[in-house]
Order: sequence, then structure tokens, then C-alpha cells
Amino acid sequence: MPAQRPRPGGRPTVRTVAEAAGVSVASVSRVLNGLTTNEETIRRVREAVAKVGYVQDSAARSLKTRQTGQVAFAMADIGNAAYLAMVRAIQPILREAGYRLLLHSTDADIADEIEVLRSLNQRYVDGLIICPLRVTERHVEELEQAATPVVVIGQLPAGCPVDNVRIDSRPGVARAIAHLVDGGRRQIALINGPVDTVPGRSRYLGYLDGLRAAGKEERRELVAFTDFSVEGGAKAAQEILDVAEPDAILAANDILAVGALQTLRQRNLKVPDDVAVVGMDDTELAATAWPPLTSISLRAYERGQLAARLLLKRLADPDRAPEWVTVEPQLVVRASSAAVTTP
Amino acid sequence: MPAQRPRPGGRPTVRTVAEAAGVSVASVSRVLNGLTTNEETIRRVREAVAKVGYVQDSAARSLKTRQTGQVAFAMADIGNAAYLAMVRAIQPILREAGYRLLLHSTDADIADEIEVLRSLNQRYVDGLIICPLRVTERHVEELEQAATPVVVIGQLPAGCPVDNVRIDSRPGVARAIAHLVDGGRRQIALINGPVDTVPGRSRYLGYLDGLRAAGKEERRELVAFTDFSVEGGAKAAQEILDVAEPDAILAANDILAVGALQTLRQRNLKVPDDVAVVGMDDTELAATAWPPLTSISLRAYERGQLAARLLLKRLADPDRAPEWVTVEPQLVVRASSAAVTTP
DNA sequence: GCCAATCCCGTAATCGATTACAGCTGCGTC
DNA sequence: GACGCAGCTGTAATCGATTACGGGATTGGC
Repeated sequence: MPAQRPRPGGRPTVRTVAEAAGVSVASVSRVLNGLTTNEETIRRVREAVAKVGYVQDSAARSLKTRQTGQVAFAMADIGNAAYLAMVRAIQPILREAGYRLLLHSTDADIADEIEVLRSLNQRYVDGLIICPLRVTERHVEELEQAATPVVVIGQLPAGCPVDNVRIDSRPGVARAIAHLVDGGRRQIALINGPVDTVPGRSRYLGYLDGLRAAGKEERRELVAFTDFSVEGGAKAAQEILDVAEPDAILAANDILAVGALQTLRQRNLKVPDDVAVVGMDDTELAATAWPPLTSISLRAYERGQLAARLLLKRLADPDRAPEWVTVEPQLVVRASSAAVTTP
Repeated sequence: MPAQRPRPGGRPTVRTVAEAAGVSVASVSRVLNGLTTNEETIRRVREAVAKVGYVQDSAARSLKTRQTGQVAFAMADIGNAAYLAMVRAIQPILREAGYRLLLHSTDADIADEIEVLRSLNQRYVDGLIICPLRVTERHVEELEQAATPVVVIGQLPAGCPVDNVRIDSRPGVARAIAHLVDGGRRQIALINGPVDTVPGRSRYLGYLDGLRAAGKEERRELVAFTDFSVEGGAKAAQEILDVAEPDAILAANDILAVGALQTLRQRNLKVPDDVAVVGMDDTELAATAWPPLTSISLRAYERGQLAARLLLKRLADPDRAPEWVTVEPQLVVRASSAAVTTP
């Protein structure tokens, strides 16, 4: 007399359902996965499922099917509006496709990013979207032998066989400079974020491009850099205003731009009359600031969408060739950069 | 000759490691989980693990141990700054404790919230933190028979045996009214969010409390409500200003307050000289707005922290009595509500 | 009436880990 | 020398699902 039923009070399994329906576990599984056609069986299984309150165990299912129904998104810090926009874009798309979203905040720690890639072969997700600050050789190495599909948002070395969504802020910044010059601005300052990152460098190069295109030279006293915070932006603006008289300030970030606005207000400089201000990322902050901020949109939302769609395509067809998508930055003009009124 | 090794190229399992180390699978598992003490065995297993590049399969592990190492957080919309603050608080605490964070955005859909609770018995997470807009009977029902520990952030009916972190905006709003009255304000308007929610109702009641305490009557034309958006706030402020002359506006949200600021600016009303403005949630927006917004903090970050800690306590000891924690709102005073200067 | 084809269904193997249980070894003690 | 005990270790059962395979029943064609 084998103990078929360990404890009748236990959680219902596929076996419980099978007994209640008077069929085999195989039939139950088939009905659950839509693989059989006999109406009568389907009905009985359905009823039994409802009666015993059965719900599939996801661990057991994952073990057998090798799929988890989960996708992870890894970025430096969800507090950053750009990453937040990506999450907002990614979440509904994955959800629509039946995936759950798992979040990794790496705190801008490279070792952490590598660890995330590495942990993929625990197979706790079916895919990953990652937005690294910098892509090191270690990254590439891990990317190439990742256990599950990965989509990278960011610049990837050429030839890296991984789906990729990229944007280069450089032309965006250059265009913003052109816009300022067109508006009659002559002394354009740059408040950059950390420079030892790929985006930081791009912004700086874009600034130089813009100046060159306008036939201007870089003046060291017009360039500052700081960390991404309102205070950082305010302080950097002070430093610049202490030694120069810019009539425009380009900030690497809307947060920095808001900081600059505060400093300008303190010094009784009118925006945009005395000084134009341009931010970057086109976040909610840009729209709600006063005056509303002109901002270089890096299309975070769109990049998130594209990345999510790329990942879904890859999951549907793992053998397709890696796809690289490039997104163009976009200058969103608002009041803070209106042209100087000719006297 | 049994096919012990299905395909030598396959992913390494505990069996692969056992062979490489010349021990049994049990020993491998013991070393991996720190259950044996023999130095020699430990060394050999460690080496074998490194050699074959073994990583535990999380599905298999979960199936056996009944634990997933995952926790979910469910809220209406991660775009809302209050929820974002919670995520930022929750994430590092869970991570520190070795849990991964899974995100559910329910889009303020009650059915979706119920579905999240229901899906818990797929056992894809070890616990859940949920922040429902409203708690219906269905919620309570599902909460009571949830398959895993749940912590609720929000108002819960008395006697519901679930860990809970709560805040009541009502006294916070009343205090803000008192602050405005102290500052010499006489006509205080309210721009509320959706009223058919628990928080919406609390805010309204707090408003009435505040008026009563100041010996004032409610005037219908000073109260508007709208959805949470800058435009909503701007429009609501217009409606009020069209029919009345408030010298203070209390908004249910920093976003709404920013909208009100825009309307006031358009009408050439000075803040705080002509009209004081108070927001709620004390988000980044309040600090960066101009003038900086006085705001009623609902301590979202702290609530997130508390909820995460409660969940960890519960996971460590499932039999402890449910704990209810109440957080007090806090008035953060900034320039937008400075006292009227006596002429 | 017989054989083949079709359609369902049940048995049992399997995914990759954990762990109860029993067996082995070596040592100390009486 | 026998026995007990401690400390490891290996075998095999187990978690809860999916699915390959083969067996029955039904039907149709000749």
C-alpha cells in the first residue's frame, strides 16, 4: 500500500488534479498547455483545477521547460530619470508578452555589472537588458558567453555579436550649440558630468564640434564638470560665472541645468534674456522648470522600447543575426534658450 | 552500458562537478551549501566547480528548497515619484539580504492587483510588498490566503492579519492649513486628486479639519479636483481663480502644485506674496521648482524602507505576529508658503 | 471480417538540485 | 579484541512539472 497521497491537506499538484478529474497527470498537463483536443477531458480537468484550486508551480515548470517567464533590466540607478524612462518603456512591452520584469540597480559599479552578466547562467531569467556606463573587455567577454540573450543599451565595440540600441549625444550637443549660436549667443559654457565615462566624453566632443562649426575656440574657463546633482550644477555655474561672462550654459543633464538656473536667479541674471540655458535628457524636470528648459532629448523612452522589442525578437528566434539600432538625439526647444532680442 | 554522460558538451550540473572532483553529488551539494567540514573534500569540489565552470540552476534549486530568492513590489505606476522613492528604498535593503527585486506595475487596475496576489501561489517569489490604491474585500480575502508573506503599504481594515505600513495624510494636510493660516492666509483653496480613493478622501478630510480648527467654513468654489498631471493642476487652478481669489493653494501632489505655479505665473500673481502654494509628497520637483515648494512629505522613502524590513523579518520568522507601523506626515517648509508681509 | 490509420490516453523518464538514511572508516576505551 | 562513537560519504528518493513512447479504442476501406 504505497503512500500515494502524502498529506491530503498539502498544496494541490498536477497529481491532485489528475485524481480529482479521474485522468492521468499527462492529460492534466496537456490540457494546461493546450495540447489535447478531447472536449470531455478538457472540461473535466478544468473543473478539477477549479475545484482543488490548482496553480502551476513556476519552479517545477521552469526546471522542465527551461524558461522562466522573467526578464531583467540592469542599470546604474533607477533614481536617474533616464533609466526610469527606460523602465517605463520596457515594463509594459514585456508584460504584454507575458514576461515579468526584474530590476537590478548596480550603483554604477562595474564589478556589479559583470556579476549580473555572470549570474545569468543561474538561468533565473530568459533574457537581460543592460545599460552599462562603460563597456570594458570583461563586459564583452561575458556578453559573448552569456547563457541567455542580452540586449545592450549603449555603445558597444564594433563586432560584438550582441543586440544593441545606441545613441550618440555628440551630434545632439553640437546641434544645441548651433541653435544657441543661431540665437545670437557668443560665450557658451559647458557644465559636464563625470568625464571618465563614454557619454561624458561624447558630450565634450560634441561641444568642441559645435564650437568649431561656429568658428569658435574652446575657452577653458567656460568648461566645468561635476556630479549629477542640483547642488553640483549650482556650484559649477558659480565657478564659471566667477571668472567669465557666458551668455549661454549647456548642461549635461536637466538636473545640472536646474542647478544652474538657481545660481543665475541668485545673481539676478535673467533667463533667457541674459543667459540661455540648455539641459539634457528632456525629463519631466525640463518641462516643469521655470523658465521651461530647452533640452537635448536622448530618447531614453524610445531606447527602452526598442531594446525590449529587440529582446522579444531574439527570444522568439535565438538564431537571428544580432541587430544594432541607432537612435538620433533630438533638440527640444523651450523658453530657456530663446534668441537674444536685438536691441 | 548506461549513458551516464548524455552530452559531454552540455551545461555542467552537480553531477559533472561530482565526476570531476571524484566525489558524489551529495558531497558537492554539501560543499556548495556549507554543510560539511572536511577540508580536502571542500578543496576538491571548489576546484572542480571552477574547472568545469559550474553555476547552480536556480529553477532546480527553488523546486527543492521552496525558495526563490526573489521578492516582488507591486504598485500602480513607477512613474509616480512616490512609488519610485519606495523602489529606491526597497531595492538596496532586499539586495543586501540577498533577494532580487521584481516589479509589478498595475496601472491602478484593481483586477490587476488581485491578480498579483493570486499569482503568488505560483511561488515565483518568496514575498510581496504591495501598495494598493484601495483595499477591497477581494483584496482582504486574497491577502488572508496568500501563499507567501505580504506587506501592505496603505490603509488596511482593522483585524486584517497582515504586516502593514501606513500613513494618514489627513493630519498632515490639517497641519499645512494651520501653517498657512499662521502665515496670514485667509482664502485657502484645495486642488485634490481623484477623490474615490482612500488617500483622496483623507486629504479632503484633512482640509476640512484644518479649516474647522481655524474657525473657517468650507467654500465650494475653493475646491477642485483633477487627475495627477501638470496640466490638470494648471487647469484646476484656473477654474478656481476664475471664480474666487484665494491667497493660498494646497495641492494634493507636487505635480499639481507645479501646474498651479504655472497658472499663477501666467496671471501675474506672485508666489508667495500674492498666493502661497503647498504641494504634497515632497518629491525632487518640490525642491527644484521656483519658488521652492513647501510640501507635505508622506515619507514614501521611509515607508519603503519599513516595508522591506518588515518583509525580511517575516521571511526570517513566518510565525511572528503581524506588525502595523504608522508613519507621520511631515511638513517641509520652503519659500512658496512664506508668511504674508504685513503692509 | 480484417488491417490500417487516427486519436487519446497513461506510464515512466526526465529536468537539476537537496537531503534522509545507511554504510564506512578510524579511533579510543574497557 | 570487541564495541561505541564521531565524522564523512554515497545511494537513492524527492520536489512538481513536461513529454517520449507505446498501447487501446474507434473508425474506415477493402
